[in-house]
Amino acid sequence: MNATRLDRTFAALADPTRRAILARLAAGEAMVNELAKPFAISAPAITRHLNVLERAALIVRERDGQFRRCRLNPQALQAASEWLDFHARFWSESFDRLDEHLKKTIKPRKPHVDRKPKRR
Amino acid sequence: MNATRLDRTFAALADPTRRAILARLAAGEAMVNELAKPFAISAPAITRHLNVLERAALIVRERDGQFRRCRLNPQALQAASEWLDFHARFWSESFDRLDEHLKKTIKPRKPHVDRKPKRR
DNA sequence: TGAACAATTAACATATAGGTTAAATGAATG
DNA sequence: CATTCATTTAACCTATATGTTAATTGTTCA
Repeated sequence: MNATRLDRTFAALADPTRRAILARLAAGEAMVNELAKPFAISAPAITRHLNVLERAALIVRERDGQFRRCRLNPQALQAASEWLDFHARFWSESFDRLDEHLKKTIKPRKPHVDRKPKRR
Repeated sequence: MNATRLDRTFAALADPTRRAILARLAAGEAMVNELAKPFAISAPAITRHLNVLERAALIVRERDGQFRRCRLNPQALQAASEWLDFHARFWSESFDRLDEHLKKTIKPRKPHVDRKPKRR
């Protein structure tokens, strides 16, 4: 409960329909109408997906007469992109360290006997 | 249903507990035991989170005697990172194009009358 | 103004997520 | 070999996600 911005961003990106909608919007703004076209789901289902994207601040909607115009919020990917970039880099460094460590200490097979027995 | 790799990656990253586990693992491999420590949730709940991370290929688990050692799969962030990088870049270009377009055409207020009436 | 269209909300069904406690499994050890 | 510890599985609960159809809202225009 009480999801953060990053939570909502990643959750929004976890659905292929929503990623496809975003990909379409990257080519330019569009009406709900047109966004719905490629998908075999009902209009209310599309509205829900757009709500999710909007709550994640990934898109902005504005009324244009009878229609509703959707466009990307280009800043929204920032946080998620930074999280991933940082970790992608950090992880490989971490892996390199491990790799080096393994090369130095060839299978020490330390059996973790460093536990204190519990008195009772 | 039938989630793709990217679906699973983003879904796994959408939970703060799991991101914290990943952040811990970036500092080096750890036993389930230790991963669980910072969290006020039960051991089975941790196991479930680890299952999610493993299904998303973000971590690898291997038995080490009584324990189970967890470590990152550094390649796993690749796909998600690429998706985000690509779109983050593409989006801002898209935004620039829109911006330029708006500067050229100062509020045309085109009312979208290009619809064909449906005969019946 | 009323029919038609765009989009949303309401009400509902079902699946999945994420948590719990209790029981089971597998390894270490006195 | 019986006990303890680490971890998982089983069974269950509740909230949320994602879809549906029917009804509602707001806009256009003949």
